[in-house]
Amino acid sequence: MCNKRSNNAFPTPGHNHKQCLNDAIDKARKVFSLRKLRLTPLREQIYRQILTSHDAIGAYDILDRMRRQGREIAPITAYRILDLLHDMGLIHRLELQNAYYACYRDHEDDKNFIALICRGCGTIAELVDRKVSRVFEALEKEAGFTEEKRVLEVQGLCRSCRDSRKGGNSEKEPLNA
Amino acid sequence: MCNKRSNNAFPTPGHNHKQCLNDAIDKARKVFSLRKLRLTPLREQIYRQILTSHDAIGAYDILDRMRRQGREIAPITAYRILDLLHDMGLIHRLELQNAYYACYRDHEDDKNFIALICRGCGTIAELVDRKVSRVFEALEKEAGFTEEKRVLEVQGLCRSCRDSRKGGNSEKEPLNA
DNA sequence: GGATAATTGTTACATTATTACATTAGTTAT
DNA sequence: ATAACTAATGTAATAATGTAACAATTATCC
Repeated sequence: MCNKRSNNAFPTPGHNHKQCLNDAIDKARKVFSLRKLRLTPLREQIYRQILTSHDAIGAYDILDRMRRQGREIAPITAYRILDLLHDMGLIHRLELQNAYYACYRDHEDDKNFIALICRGCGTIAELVDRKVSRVFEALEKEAGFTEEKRVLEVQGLCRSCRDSRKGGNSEKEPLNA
Repeated sequence: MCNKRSNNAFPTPGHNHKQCLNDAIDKARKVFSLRKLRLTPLREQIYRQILTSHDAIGAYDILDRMRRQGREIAPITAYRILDLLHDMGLIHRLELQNAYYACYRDHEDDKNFIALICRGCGTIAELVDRKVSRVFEALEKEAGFTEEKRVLEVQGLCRSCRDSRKGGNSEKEPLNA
């Protein structure tokens, strides 16, 4: 997931985002430091797996990639680190896919985002809009509901996938597995 | 899930909703009929399991309940019927819980709802609001995104759980399992 | 009654996630 | 520097959720 694209937009498919990695790792180091925890080599390696994928990837995808890089870890180890990265706001989880992707925004205190998931290319875009937050707050207040966690996910086709394939699905299997 | 409560509200906890069952089954029979499919005894039994629970229940919960009622079925059988009921709009799926609950609204063509999930009592309330739909449509149009599926779920505490327990969790385990 | 589609069964397996406990590595205080 | 402490990872087993492939049965329609 790249932080060099404009806000609220899908990045150009296939673009090179190696340049974003160092920034993200630096930021992560700071966040860990603030919580007096360590960005260990293992944690960094897993975070990099997620950073270098535009798609969201699942816990067992991470195990596979680690193995290919010569390190075998147990599921629980991946989940522990994923939970930690998630708690720190460095990654987000897609409930629709049981998968994780890197959050490229600075959203310290803000969990008001919508995840747009393209089933064509797998890319995730996050939208942030105060109107959405306000409407949710108003509705919940009216219902007497105290919010603790919010999941806003939309699956569909991004512009380039729609244009290039008219809704077809030739390049890649569907993502709702 | 009971259809005798006012719209957009949590029902009184512990209320009796047996009275709603027949209406729901009648409606289901009509929906099946329209699609030239049958509401078989098995399908009806599973639908009743869901109708008679305010909580969302998982596929394997249904297997358990069926077994207690003397009928052993395989997971795939439950999933097939759940998918069918879901396609027909009779039940909804909570991605946050991998579980299903009965939809008590008449929402033929409308998938614009927000599920409020109380982690105290497990009750699900659905909110419907055109403002939300409009904002989503506008944002997606701007992003060039073609929506196919939308998940809007909020987990938290309903009024009575908040009032009676101040956020505590003594009566029941959390629902995010 | 035979063809056809709908429904359920059977078996096996794939995927996702957690529990419990042991071990190792880093940090702190003396 | 080492004992005591916390953070981090390992190990092993298993729970929970979901699907594939194909067979058998049941209803419907001509």
